[in-house]
Amino acid sequence: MLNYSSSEENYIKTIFHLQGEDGNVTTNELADRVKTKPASVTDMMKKLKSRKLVNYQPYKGFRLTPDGRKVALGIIRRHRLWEFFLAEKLKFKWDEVHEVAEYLEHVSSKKLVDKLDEFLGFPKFDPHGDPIPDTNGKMENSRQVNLADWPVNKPAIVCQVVNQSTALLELLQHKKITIGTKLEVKKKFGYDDSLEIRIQKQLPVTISGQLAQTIFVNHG
Amino acid sequence: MLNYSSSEENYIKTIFHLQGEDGNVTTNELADRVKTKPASVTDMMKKLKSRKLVNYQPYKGFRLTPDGRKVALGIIRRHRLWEFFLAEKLKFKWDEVHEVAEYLEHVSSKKLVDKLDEFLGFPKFDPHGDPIPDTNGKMENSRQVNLADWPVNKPAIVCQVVNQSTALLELLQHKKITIGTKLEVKKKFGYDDSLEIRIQKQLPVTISGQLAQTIFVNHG
DNA sequence: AAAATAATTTAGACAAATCTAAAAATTTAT
DNA sequence: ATAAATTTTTAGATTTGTCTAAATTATTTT
Repeated sequence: MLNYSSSEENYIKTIFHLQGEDGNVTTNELADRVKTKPASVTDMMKKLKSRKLVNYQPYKGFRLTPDGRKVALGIIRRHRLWEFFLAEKLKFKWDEVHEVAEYLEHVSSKKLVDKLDEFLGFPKFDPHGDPIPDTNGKMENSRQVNLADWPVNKPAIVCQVVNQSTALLELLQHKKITIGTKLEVKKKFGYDDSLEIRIQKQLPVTISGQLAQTIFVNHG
Repeated sequence: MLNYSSSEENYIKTIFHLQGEDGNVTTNELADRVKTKPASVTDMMKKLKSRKLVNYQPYKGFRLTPDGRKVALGIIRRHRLWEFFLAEKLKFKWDEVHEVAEYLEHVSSKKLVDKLDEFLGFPKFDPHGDPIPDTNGKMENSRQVNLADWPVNKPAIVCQVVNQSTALLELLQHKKITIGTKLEVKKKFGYDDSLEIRIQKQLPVTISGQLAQTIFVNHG
């Protein structure tokens, strides 16, 4: 696998996140996300097309090629492994890991990344609950369902929390909810969308609809 | 502290290593070390001078300013901490850590570095035995004496091994010598410069003068 | 001390990644 | 279906770090 500049990697990674299952990415969208101007995006797309990492027809938007997808998964793997390392080993808070991982992800030594993975015990999810691709780019497709949409009495494992504000973090800590917490929704109150949940064998607690919307779970 | 590009950092770091206690660094010397051309060095020196990191008079060579020295110590701190991490935690071999650390050293988040330091237990020496600067740039001045010059019957701790070839590594492993090994020189043979040493309470072993010259020790 | 040699700097160019302003293509609205 | 608005691309400049070739300064030799 060849080596790409930090800048190229940022574009590739961002295209991966923006293009869903299908659907093309547009110039303005991407310019917004990588914090640059549309003209710069066009320039970069020409380059990435010439490297056969994106399919790109002027004015038509773009998608990653299979090769581009592989590169993207490699970058995402590095990013999420470093996030895991920062949170788990260096005791960074959830809302602090992303920024630093943005830099570490561009150190692309395969040996480093694979040894880091091993050192961390081959984690499947990063501290936000996003799945971590393995060496071959495979990862949990992790049907992560919003806790607000989770059915009653079905075992769940917390695997992701979006929007890591300090206030949210505090609340989660108080409710004893963290990545990996096993719980069940016991009751749903339509009036204010609040939920009653039970964490393992403990007494049920109530959480607000707003809080529930920040929590994603897997079937546990 | 401001942020510097990887390229600037490589120059700063290299000047630090080349300028001893006194003495100026010359353009050719530096060009050699950073693997570039003398003209490029001149360009960079103008820039670093304008940032007040080096003292530089055309044709006269250059030295780091006190500010430049601080920056250099920060880079060296990061480099050596990552080397320690790679060797200690990820089980890289001694001769593999340097290359990867060359990339990691440019990730300059202070929080990251200080937390890494803490995670590693505030190590004083990197895997090659070079002292690691602390947050304030202070480090062991580590009177590292060549084992060939060490007096007989004085306790020593191995703290550095230079020139990490695979062959050397193999030999050291066989003799059970590694960073931290406690030993004493029992006899010196002037004829071929070989030494008889005793590692802790074990039986004395003989090592060649050539090998002894690659080993540096502290008083233990 | 002048000539030869070596080291360093200047001048001008180039590639990567970005930008602004203007032009072209596409989409939306009438 | 044309006009208006939006999106995207092109053209030309800028910055950083590099290069080659030529000019300049310093050092060494004779």
